[in-house]
Amino acid sequence: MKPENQNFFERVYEVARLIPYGRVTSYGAIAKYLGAARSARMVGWAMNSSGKHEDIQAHRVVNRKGLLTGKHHFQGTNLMQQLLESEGVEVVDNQIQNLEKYFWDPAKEL
DNA sequence: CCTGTGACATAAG
DNA sequence: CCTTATGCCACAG
Repeated sequence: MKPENQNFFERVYEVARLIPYGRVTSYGAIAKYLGAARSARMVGWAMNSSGKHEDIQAHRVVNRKGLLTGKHHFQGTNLMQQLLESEGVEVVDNQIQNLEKYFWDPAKEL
């Protein structure tokens, strides 16, 4: 069979696309789902290359605290927050409120 | 092969 | 909760 997406990056992108509307997840959760729980940093780095993958919902991926750490990599300053709020996620000071309520764990849901 | 790097995570103080 | 330090690991050059 074809190697499909053995590339770590490709896997990250795929999971990112699977994030449901109005939900968020953490880099560590994705990394864990990919079998590389200690490669959470790679997940974020992979997103950095997501420029070729426009379908990726990078704004739904945050760090463990629910903090929009990657928002600095977005176009605007508050674009990421706007997108999340638009989906019904309460975001204050670049941090998601009631994170547990919106959190979506791929390893758990999938 | 070796070095640098990075949108994190965890531990320690 | 804060800051600081360390680990971690896949990829680029």
